[in-house]
Amino acid sequence: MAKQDKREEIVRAALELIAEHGFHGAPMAMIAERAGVGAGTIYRYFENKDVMIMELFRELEERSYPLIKEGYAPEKPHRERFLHLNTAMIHYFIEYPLDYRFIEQFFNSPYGVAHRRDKLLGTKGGCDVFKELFEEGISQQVMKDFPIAILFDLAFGPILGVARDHILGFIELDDDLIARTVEACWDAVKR
Amino acid sequence: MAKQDKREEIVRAALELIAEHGFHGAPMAMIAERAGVGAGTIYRYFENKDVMIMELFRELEERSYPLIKEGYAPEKPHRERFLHLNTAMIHYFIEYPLDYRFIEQFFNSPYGVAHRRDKLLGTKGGCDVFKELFEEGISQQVMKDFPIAILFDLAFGPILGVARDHILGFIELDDDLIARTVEACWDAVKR
DNA sequence: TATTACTGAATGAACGTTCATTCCGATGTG
DNA sequence: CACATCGGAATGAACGTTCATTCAGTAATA
Repeated sequence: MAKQDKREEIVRAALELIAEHGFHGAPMAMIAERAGVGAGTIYRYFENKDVMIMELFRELEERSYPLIKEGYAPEKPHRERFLHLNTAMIHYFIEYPLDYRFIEQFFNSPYGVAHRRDKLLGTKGGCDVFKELFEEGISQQVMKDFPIAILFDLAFGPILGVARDHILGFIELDDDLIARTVEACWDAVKR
Repeated sequence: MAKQDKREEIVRAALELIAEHGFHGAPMAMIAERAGVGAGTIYRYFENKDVMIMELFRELEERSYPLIKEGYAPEKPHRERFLHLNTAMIHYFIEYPLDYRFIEQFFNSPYGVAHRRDKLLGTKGGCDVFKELFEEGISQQVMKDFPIAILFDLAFGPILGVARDHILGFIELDDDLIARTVEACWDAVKR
C-alpha cells in the first residue's frame, strides 16, 4: 500500500469508528485494525489521538464547504441565500451520515466549544458565508436583530436536530419536508 | 452521615463532576472522593455507573418538570402556552447550569438516543405537556403540520443552543433577549 | 453479639503511546 | 546481472496509566 493510501485508510477508519461509537468507543487499536495497518503506524501520520481528531474535522470541513456553497449566489436576496445554505446543509448531512455523526460528536466536546468560540469571535479564517449573511441581514433589517450566536442557534439548531432524527430513523425526510423545515427556520430568523 | 444523606452526596458529586468533565472525565473514584464516601459505597446505591447515570437523569427530570410546568395554564391559547414552556425551560437551564450541562451530555450519548425514541413514540409516561401541546396545535391548525419530532427540533434546538452559549459565556441572556428568542421559536412553529 | 453499612486497597481489563525490531525498495558495488 | 548495504516506513508486543468494579476487613447499629 502506498504511503498516501495508508493515511487515507486511517482517516476513513477513524471517521467510521468515531461516527459509530464516539471518541471513547473508538480505540486507536481498533482504528488501526480497520485501516489494515499496525497500531504504531497511526503515530507516523498524527502526533496523537487529539491531533488526529482535530485534523479529521478540518478535512471534513474542507470537503463539505464546496458542497454547501455550490450554486450559492451572493447577489440573490437574503431569503434565497439562507434557504440555499440550510437546504444544502441538510442534504449534505443526509448524504454523508458518517460525517454528520462525527461532526455531532465533535461539536459536543471540548474541541467543538473551542471551535465555536473561534467561529463566533471570527479569529479564524474569515471566509464564512454564514456569518456574512447574518451580519448583512441584520444591518439591512431583513433579519431579527439578535447576537450572531443566537441567529446561528435559530438557523442550525433545528437543522442538526432533523438531520439526526432522519439518520436515526425517527423521521423520513423528503424534498418537500426539507423545504418546509428550512422555510420554518427562515420564519424564525426573518424580521 | 445518615444513609439518605450519603446517597444524596453521591448524586450531587456525580452531577457536578459529570457536568464539568463529561461521563468519561468523571471516574467513580473521583465521584466517591467528592461525595466523601468510599469508592465501594457507590455500589451499595447503584448497580453500576450506567445505572447511576440513568437514575441521575431521571431525578433531574423529576426536579425540573414542576419548575417548568409552574404557572402553566392548559386553557390558555397555544401561543401563550408555548412561550411559557420555552421561557421556563431557558430560565431553568440558566439557573441550574450543572443540570443543563449534564442533560446535554446525556442527550448526546446512547442513553439520550434511547430516551428520545421513547419520548417520540410515547412508549413512556404519557404526561408530556410538550407533546400534547404540539399535537393539539397541529390538529387545530395553529402550528405547522410537521411530524412531532421536527416541531421538537424547531422549538428546542435553538433553546438548547442559546442556553449553552449563555453558560459558556458567548452571549449574555437577559429577560428581553430570552423573550425575543422564544418568540422567534414560535415564529418557526406557528402557521 | 449479630447484622448491616461502609471502606479503600486490590484486581484485571482497556486504553494511548512507545520503541526495538522487521520489512522493503532504492542505491551502491564487483 | 547478482549481491550487499542502507535508511526510512511499518510493525505490534510491551509499558505505564487509568478506570470500573470487587471484596476482605472494619465500624456502626440494634
